[in-house]
Amino acid sequence: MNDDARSGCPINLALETLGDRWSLIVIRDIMFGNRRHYRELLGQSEEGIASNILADRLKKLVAKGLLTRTDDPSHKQKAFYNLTEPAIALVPLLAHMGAWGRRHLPTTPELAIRAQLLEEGGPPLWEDFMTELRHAHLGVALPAAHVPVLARLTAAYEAEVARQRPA
Amino acid sequence: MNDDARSGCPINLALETLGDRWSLIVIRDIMFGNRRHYRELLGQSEEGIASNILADRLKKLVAKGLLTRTDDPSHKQKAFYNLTEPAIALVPLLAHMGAWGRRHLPTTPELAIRAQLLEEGGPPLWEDFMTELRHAHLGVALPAAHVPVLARLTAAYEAEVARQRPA
DNA sequence: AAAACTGATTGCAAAATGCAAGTGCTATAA
DNA sequence: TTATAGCACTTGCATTTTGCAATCAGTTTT
Repeated sequence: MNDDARSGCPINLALETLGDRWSLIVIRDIMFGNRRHYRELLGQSEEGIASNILADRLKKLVAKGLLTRTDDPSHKQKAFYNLTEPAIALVPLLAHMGAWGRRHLPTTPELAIRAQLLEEGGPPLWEDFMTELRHAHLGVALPAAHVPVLARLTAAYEAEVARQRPA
Repeated sequence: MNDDARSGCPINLALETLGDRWSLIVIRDIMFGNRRHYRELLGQSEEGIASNILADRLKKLVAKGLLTRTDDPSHKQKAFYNLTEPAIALVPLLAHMGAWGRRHLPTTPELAIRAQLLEEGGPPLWEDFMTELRHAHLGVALPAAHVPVLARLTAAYEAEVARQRPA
């Protein structure tokens, strides 16, 4: 336990790292939206995150070991963000948070469909998703029999969006 | 979805309710520490929560339907707080958060033992715990075969405290 | 009567948030 | 070549939140 922490309780320590309005939103967007650049995260933010908050959170998440930042070869200033293993290990937490939100809060269907699929899939699906994230973000090899998770989540989202929109 | 929300995503909505430094700490203390009065929550807070923050969060959690507040017959001013079903349904989320904190952050053993037991017990233990919380906070009857969960968590905590303290 | 308890509230400074404009470098389009 | 767009921030400012510690006024206990 480091000296700045208010206690060594795991929940408290997790909240000292992630207990704010925006950090898990940033992780969500990288994880589920595959947004890897600052402009993508800023411009495509469903919640309209402020530029200074996004910059601040990205910096903090890198400092705390939840993200890594690398240069993108396509532009001298462009930064590329990857999730680390601790961030990937947040999948079950985010799945539970999504399930809880779906049940107890007034969600919209197109934004809730991914949470529904994760809840229905349960821990085996979360493990598959984490395996896929390790591949995409850490360069770990995928098993031969891997069934894509993120593509399935995204397809369900897009189908729901099309469903909500009259032709 | 109500008009103040930044989006209808379940994760976002959960974070609009609970995405701050202190709300889940308050719920944790009521849930695991069985602290049901303001002074208990304030005086026994491992993290030293500030009085105005505690008062503010209790009020907000009541307003959002996660806590109920009733008068305590022993003192005209004394308030008694109970978890609601949505708060009890946060057990898996808190269990995951604790497990994540134990694995990725520098926790102290006596404060991490409960998280360890919850992780080892998995969903069956969480269900038992939620059943017990429904009894304690909502007055729902306990099954005859119920094995106490909170008492076991507390005993493990106290054993760990005694273990860390030389005689 | 004095002290302790009750759930707050208050005064203040520091920190964080949110909006929108601005910065200086890099890449692309005209 | 010049103008425009893209890049990840940064900045100025007002508002809100946090955190510390003292205070409040009613209630109960000593």
